Amino acid sequence: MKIGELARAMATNVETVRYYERIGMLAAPARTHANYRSYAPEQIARLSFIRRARTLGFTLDDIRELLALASDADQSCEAIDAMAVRHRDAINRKIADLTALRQQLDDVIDACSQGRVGHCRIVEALGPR
Amino acid sequence: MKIGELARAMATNVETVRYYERIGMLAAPARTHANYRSYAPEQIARLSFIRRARTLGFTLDDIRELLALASDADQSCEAIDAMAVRHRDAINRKIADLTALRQQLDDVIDACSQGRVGHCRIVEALGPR
DNA sequence: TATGCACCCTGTAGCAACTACGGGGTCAAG
DNA sequence: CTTGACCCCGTAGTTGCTACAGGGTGCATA
Repeated sequence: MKIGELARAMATNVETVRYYERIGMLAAPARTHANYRSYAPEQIARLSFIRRARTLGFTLDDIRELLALASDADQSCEAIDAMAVRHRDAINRKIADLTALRQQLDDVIDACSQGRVGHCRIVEALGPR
Repeated sequence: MKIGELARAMATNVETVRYYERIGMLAAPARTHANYRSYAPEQIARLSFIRRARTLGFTLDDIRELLALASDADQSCEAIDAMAVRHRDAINRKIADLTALRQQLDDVIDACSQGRVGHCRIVEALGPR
C-alpha cells in the first residue's frame, strides 16, 4: 500500500504519515523499486491505532506508552485502564473549563445592547480592572 | 511600571510580555536610563485586555481584531458582538466534541474487565477496523 | 566598599503536532 | 510524448508561549 492510499484510508494526510515516521511513531516501511514507501498490514494497523487514539485526544507520548503496554498480550490491563481514566479526568476538567467560559461569554453577549463601541459591554468586560 | 511588576499584576510572565511586544501586540514602551522597559497606564490597560480575552479563549488574531474594533468608540458594537457569538459557537462545538469523546472513553473504560492485555477492550477499541 | 541577590536586557531555541512549501522524480493514460 | 496524479526529500512555518545563555543594573547588607 502506497502512502497516498494509506493516508486516504486513515483520513489523515501524507505529510502526517511521513511525520510519524520521522519521529519514530511508525517504523520506516519497505520501498518499491521507485523508492516509494510500501506499507505492510502490521504498519497499517499501527497507524490506525495511532489515529484513533489521536481522535480520542491522547497525545503522541500517551500513544507511545499505550502501544508499549499493548505490545505484551500477557500483561495486565490495569495500566492501560488507568491511562484511560486519567485521560477521561483531564477531558472532564476541560469540559468544565469550557462550560464556565461559555457562561462568561453568554453574560457579555447578553449585556450587549447593540450600541456604540464606546459603551459596549463586551469591550468593558475585557477592559482593565 | 517595570516589566516584572506588570507581569505580576497581570498574572502572566515577563517573557510573555516581551513576546507580545515582539509580535506587535503591544507597542514598545519607553525605557528608563538603565534601558528597562517602563509601561504607561495605556499599555497596562491594553495588556489587561489581551490577557482577559486570552483567558476567554480568543486567539491573538481575534484579539488584534477586537482591539481594532474597540479603538473607535463611535463605531457600532455589532461586529464585536458577532465575534463574541462566533467564538461562543466554536466553544459550543468544542464542548460537544469533548462530550462525545468522553462518552467513547467511558464505554471502553466500562468494558475493561481488568484482564490481560490480550483481551483488553481498550486496546481492541483502538485497533484497526 | 564589596558583594550578593533580585531584577532587567538581548537573542535564540524548544515545545506539540502537524502543515506547507520548493524543487525534483515516477508512472499510467491518452 | 506530454499531461496529470502521484511520490521523494528537506526545511521552514504555524500558535502561544517558555526556557535558556550570557550578560548588565540597582539596592541592601556585612
